[in-house]
Formats: sequence, C-alpha cells, structure tokens
Amino acid sequence: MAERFVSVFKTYGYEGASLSLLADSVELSKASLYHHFPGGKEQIAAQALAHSGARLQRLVLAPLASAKAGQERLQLSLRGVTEYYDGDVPVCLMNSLLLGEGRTLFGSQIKAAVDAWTKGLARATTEAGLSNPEAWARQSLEQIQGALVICRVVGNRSPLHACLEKLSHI
Amino acid sequence: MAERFVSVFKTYGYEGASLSLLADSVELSKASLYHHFPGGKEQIAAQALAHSGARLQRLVLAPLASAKAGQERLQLSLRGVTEYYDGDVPVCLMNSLLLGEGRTLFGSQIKAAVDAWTKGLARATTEAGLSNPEAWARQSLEQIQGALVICRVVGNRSPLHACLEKLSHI
DNA sequence: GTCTATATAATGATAGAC
DNA sequence: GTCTATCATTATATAGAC
Repeated sequence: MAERFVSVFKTYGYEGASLSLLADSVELSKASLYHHFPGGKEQIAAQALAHSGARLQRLVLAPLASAKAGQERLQLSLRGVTEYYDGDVPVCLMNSLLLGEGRTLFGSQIKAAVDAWTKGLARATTEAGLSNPEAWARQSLEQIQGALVICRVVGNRSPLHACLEKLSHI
Repeated sequence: MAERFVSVFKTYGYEGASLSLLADSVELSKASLYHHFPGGKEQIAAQALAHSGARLQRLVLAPLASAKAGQERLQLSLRGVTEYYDGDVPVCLMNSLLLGEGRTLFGSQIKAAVDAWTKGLARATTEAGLSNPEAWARQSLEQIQGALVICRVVGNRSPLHACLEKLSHI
C-alpha cells in the first residue's frame, strides 16, 4: 500500500496527488481510504514519507553505519542507493514533496533525513583519508540529487548510474 | 507579469499553481487572466517557461557562446547562473514543472534547454584542456541542479553558492 | 472494511455588464 | 481590460448501508 502511495506522490507531487489518484493506486474507494487514514491526504503522505524513510534507512544509511571498513561501507551504501531509487525513471520523494504545501508539512522531516545521510557519508569516508569528509559528503549527496533531476529530464536511469559509478571510485 | 507567474510555478508546481494563486500574484481577477490567456493555465505556464528560457539564454547561455576565451566565458556564465537562480531559496522552474501533467506538457522543451546548456558548457571548456568536456558539462549541470534541491531542503542559497564557487575553479 | 451517495469547497473556465 | 456572477467539474471529506 505504502509503496503505491509513494509512487503517486513521486509522480504528481503533494498537490497533484489527488485522493482519487491515491485511491485508484490501491484499488479502493475514497471512502475506504478515509477509513484507513482519517487524516486524509496529509496522513497518507506522512505514511508514504515514513515508509520511504525506513527504506532509506535500511538500504542506504544502515550500510554506512555497519562495522566494516569505510570503503566497503560506502560501496554497499551506493549499491543501496541504486535500489532505493528504483523505477524506469528514478525520482526522489523528498524532491516531489518539497513543493507547495508539502514543504511546510514535511520540510523539517526531510531536512533531518538529508542531515542523517550526509553525516553517515562523512563518517564512512573519514577513514578513506579525505581532507574534508563533510564537504565530500555534501557534494556527493548533491550530485545524486542532481543526477535524479536529470533522470527526469532525459526519462531514464543512466544519469543516476553514471553518478554512482563515479562516486564509487572514492 | 511573467516573473510573478514563474515564481508561483516554482513554489507550487504545475498542479499546485491554481488560477486563484496566479491571479492573485498579478492582482487581477481570474476572468481578467483569461482575457490575456484564453488557453488558461497551460498557456500561462508556457509563457512562464518561455520567459524563464529567455532569461537562461541571456544570463547563462549567451556568455558561454561569446567570442572571449573559454575560461572567461565559463566564469561569466557561472555568474549568470547566480543571477538566474535568484531569490532567498533558489528554485529551478524546470524541476517544479517536471511533476505531474507539467511533465507531459513541457518535458521536451525542458530537455531541449538542458541539452543546449550542456553543449554550451562543453564548448566553453573544450579549450580548457579537459579530457572529456561533454562529461564534465553534464556533471556540472547535475551538480548545480543537485545544489538547488539541497537549497530547498536547507532553505537558503549557500549550497548553490558553494557549488558555483567550486565549479569556477575549472 | 468496503461501498454508494452526498455534502461542501475549490478548481478551471465563461458570460456578460461596465 | 477589468470586473461580478456563474457554470461544470473536481477536490476533500463525511454519512450511512451492507
């Protein structure tokens, strides 16, 4: 269920994701949706974001925090990024939810996720002998986000793959 | 007028930019808007995108195509990028319009702009002695777009400034 | 839990007065 | 060119049957 909602919000953004679209995506009536989510669209978006956050934690952040060597943690995490941003045209839910009302509703939660990701990247690469792991981490995350934007422009996954390939070479 | 519309579409996306918001932004009634734009929201968005495209041409692309040395062309263009992405929280209209229906309406136009920008960057840096100017250009554009995403996350311009500063050092 | 039916508000869009 | 008034449609949300 949550997966479908994530997909709708990614594609249409917070304002564009109507209850009709959300209901259709799980093959339920709107009234049934309200039975599961009395809080309406905001609650549905919150669950979608929470689900996506848990997935980020599992696929991307946990590998960064494992007990292995920094280099291996980074490689595992980057492979997790490929999986996290799935689909023919990978889209970041965070980006889609940062427009309009979604920004005021979920902005701080999204910022927290970005901060956690940045810190995880910085810690994993500290051992790698970089001069400024924090700056490297911030730039790497920006590169990934930029690649995702270009993926939507060109309509395929290749920019993301090229970006991750480059990042994996330290 | 077009500037206001651009601002609304940046902030709310195509679906979120209602005719009421658009009309308020220029202090006109909805009916008056339809007098100027019989095609409704789609026509307004088209004019906003055209206006933004002309601004990109003037501030970012034209400097890349001038008769000066490659290095100077790049520096001038990057300064143009700072001006092009104005506001307290810089946002790329392209990114906002690539969600929902906006994607089907303006996707190809947006792709054309990205292609032009990439080619301009590659040509300007060919003289700079890079091994692969095309790849450098693509990556640079992705970095800018990624920085803009993070600008929306953190709520200020610093990621964009840091990104452009780095890109200006070749 | 699911549905149909419905209420209420907002949206995109027009008609017609001035 | 601008407006008020209005229309048809869609949106969010609820009531109540099953």
